[in-house]
Amino acid sequence: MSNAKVLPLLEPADGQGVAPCCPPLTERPMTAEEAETAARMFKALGDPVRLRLFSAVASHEGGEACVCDISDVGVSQPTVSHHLKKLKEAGLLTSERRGTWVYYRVEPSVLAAMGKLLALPAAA
Amino acid sequence: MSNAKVLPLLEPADGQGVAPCCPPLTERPMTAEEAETAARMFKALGDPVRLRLFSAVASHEGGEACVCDISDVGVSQPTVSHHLKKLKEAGLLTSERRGTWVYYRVEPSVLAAMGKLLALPAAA
DNA sequence: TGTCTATGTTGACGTCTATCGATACAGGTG
DNA sequence: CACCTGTATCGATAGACGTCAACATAGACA
Repeated sequence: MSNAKVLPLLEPADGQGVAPCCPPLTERPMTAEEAETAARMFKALGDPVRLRLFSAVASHEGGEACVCDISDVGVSQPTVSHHLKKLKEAGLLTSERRGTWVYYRVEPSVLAAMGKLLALPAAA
Repeated sequence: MSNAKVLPLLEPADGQGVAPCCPPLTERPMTAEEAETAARMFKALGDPVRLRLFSAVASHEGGEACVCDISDVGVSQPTVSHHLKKLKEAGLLTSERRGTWVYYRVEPSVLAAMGKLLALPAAA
């Protein structure tokens, strides 16, 4: 396994590319299931170390980075690995081994889905 | 105290209305301080119960709701109160007592700031 | 094959957190 | 004033989480 079990944040898509898991937070009260799903994404970004790791990958050229490029966040190597795994399980990152190094890249559609969740209703 | 100590998510504002705490995640790697601040917001939405409470307030007419309107999320009353407090501490909600009831309302500028954090670089 | 580097996994430990019942506080009503 | 309702706080408890050192695994290279 590698990218095997990831959160089903995006439906099979209705023809477009980005199908958010849930309607905007301001549209209607979320159901328990929707909240469960969406909370997993927010929770994944709710740790400073993970947020820095994610930002490092997201801002790296090509939207992808080797672990060696981003692991300077002040915690041990196992901890970095642990957090990257969490981000992967949340569906925010995918990973791929290429020779000696492992590269992580952002899942842009998931990022977009989260953005939509926070969308304001026109001019709030 | 009531709305006393809230996160400084928004600078005093440079004349506009919405000054996000940090640049978009994809712009450059976040600093430790930026990550600390932003992670608090995400963490606040990283719990299913809080997410439902927040969504209930945000989607309620006028962007404001009495606790009695939204407290049907399957947990006890003290737990609801606890989560609303957390959301307030994160700067996502403000509260005001009007007679018998306490009303919570969303802080639209903070919501916008979070949305900007997740903004994609043009057409990703 | 053996060894070196890069990354992931395991197990343990301390801290944080979600939850509850009991209780306190605030405001309305009588 | 006493009493009732709505909301917040307190204290306790169980479970989740972040972190590390030790170890395991994967690939490169000699």
